[in-house]
Amino acid sequence: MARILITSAIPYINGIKHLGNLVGSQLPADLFARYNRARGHEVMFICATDEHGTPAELAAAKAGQPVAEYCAEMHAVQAEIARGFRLSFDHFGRSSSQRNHHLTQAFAAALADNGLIREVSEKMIYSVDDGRFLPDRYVEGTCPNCGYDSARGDQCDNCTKQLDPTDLINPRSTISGSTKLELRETKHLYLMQRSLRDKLEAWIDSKHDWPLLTTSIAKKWLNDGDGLQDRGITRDLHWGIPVKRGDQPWPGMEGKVFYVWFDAPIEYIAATAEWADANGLDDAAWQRWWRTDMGAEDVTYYQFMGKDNVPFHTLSFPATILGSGEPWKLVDYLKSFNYLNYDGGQFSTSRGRGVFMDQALSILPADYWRWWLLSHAPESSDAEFTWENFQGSVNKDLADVLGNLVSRVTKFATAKFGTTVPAGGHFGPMETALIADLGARIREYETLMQAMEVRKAAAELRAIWVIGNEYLQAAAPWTVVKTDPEQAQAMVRLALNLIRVYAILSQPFIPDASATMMAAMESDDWTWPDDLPAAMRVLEPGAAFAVPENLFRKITDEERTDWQARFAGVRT
RNA sequence: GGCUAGGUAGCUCAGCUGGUUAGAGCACGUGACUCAUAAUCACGGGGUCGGGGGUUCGAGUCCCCCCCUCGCCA
Repeated sequence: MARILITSAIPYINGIKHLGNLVGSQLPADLFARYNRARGHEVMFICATDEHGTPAELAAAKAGQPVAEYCAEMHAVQAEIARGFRLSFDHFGRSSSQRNHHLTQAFAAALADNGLIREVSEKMIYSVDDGRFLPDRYVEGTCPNCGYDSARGDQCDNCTKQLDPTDLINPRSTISGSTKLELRETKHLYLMQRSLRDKLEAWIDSKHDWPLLTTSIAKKWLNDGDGLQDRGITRDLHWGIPVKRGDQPWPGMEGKVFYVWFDAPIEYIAATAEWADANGLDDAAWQRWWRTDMGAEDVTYYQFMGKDNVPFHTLSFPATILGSGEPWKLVDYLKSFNYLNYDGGQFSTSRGRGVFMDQALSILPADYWRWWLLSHAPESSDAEFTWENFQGSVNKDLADVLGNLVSRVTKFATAKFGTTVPAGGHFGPMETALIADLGARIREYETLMQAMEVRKAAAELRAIWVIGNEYLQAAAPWTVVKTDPEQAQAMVRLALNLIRVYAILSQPFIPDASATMMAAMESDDWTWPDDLPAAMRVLEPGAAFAVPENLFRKITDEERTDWQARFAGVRT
């Protein structure tokens, strides 16, 4: 039994995520977590909300709420939706937790003790009316280059020229519109990543099995231009983790908070501590997942994320870990995803284009989305969601291939032999061949799942469903029953057992349907079929079973066109 | 402008270090079957692998140039 630590990139607190966000991190992480649990491994699956930073402050202000209250509410909303998608987090934490406060402050102290923090004085834009310093992109004005009147302080959207906020003509705050802006001197802490560059490179170089996408992004940041740059880890904001050196004040840093990208990945660790707290466990319970001096040396750590998150997970967070000099667990394998496009364009949170997680669940149950998203996961390149494809996949794969299989078997069995597993006959050559074929396919499925080849694993699972139909078609118990009812009973017995095994194999992808299948077989034996011939005899003659409702319904053409129109435009 | 990844059947995608007539699923056509959610199973048609050069006995698969998407960076 292995110990497996899995983290999904933590979604930002501001608003509900779309399906592209879901399939890029949380959903494949859940698939992997469920699979490893099913194989009997000890799994810790962690996610959280990323709650700090200016966007959260602004969203709260817009909602007319204190930011802490807003975050608490949105966390509850996201947690509920995650449950709706059956995301099986062991804990869904919050980066604003006290655990994260303390850990982040402790990391900063360790980095400072190791001489890896320096103070930098710089002039930044201060908005008098807003009573706050403004991040570059919250300053707008006229572009000195092209004259565009809504250029942002970091870049002009019209001519794409890189700007400094001080370059802008007639600058104003995008928060209030105020033009009472001035340059003020402020002091910030910088993490001296340059000093850690060689250590980081050696670590990256030791990862030979990582995808090219991952390592090439990391190498780029390490080597491009002047190489890896030191990074500011504090901000002049109110909402965030107060800058402290451990539990001591940090002179000159009063009223400042840590930068959101500094504290967010630390939340992976903090959320595990939150898990221990929530379950009444002591510190050792979470430390054995994260501290290699406290039991984590046999843990394998997998991270899941979209490609935009890769630099932070290959460089910034490891710099924090390595720089601390403490024995924290570093990631062993990093699975990154490309983007999911929506109907010929991009998903857009700001424009409300595409399907958002709450809307998806209001249309169809989780399994439908899980199946489509996972079987089309954007692994090797960006992928494309279209309603036609979604309808086709759901109707064919789920309703016709799997759902109908369960239906035809249970209904035929009930009609001919009643609602108990029939006892007659013995498994013959056809049944033996099916079991051999199925066994080989299960081994292949395991290989693909372990390798996190999500799409290929889905295709293999589908092929596993198909051989059930092939067998039935060839065996034709509805014909055999007329001349050799004993043999037909053996066929039905095999088919019923097949349903139970399919429930186990399918559970990582479609947990609800799997539960329905298992319940219909009136079993709760979820043991992975390492010994398939034995697994195909678990449902014994005389055992009761039921005919379940149809596992999946079909998406009609009317629904498809209706949804297509509904999600094309602006979210209301 | 630099960099990454792509551009393969109508659609969504596989094709590791170059090697028999380029694959899968869907869609389409024909047949079989009738237990089942007009389901299933079998067979079949369909691609000069973005364009142009080159290396090689042989290239979708390597090299060069160009075009087009997506993203990251500056």
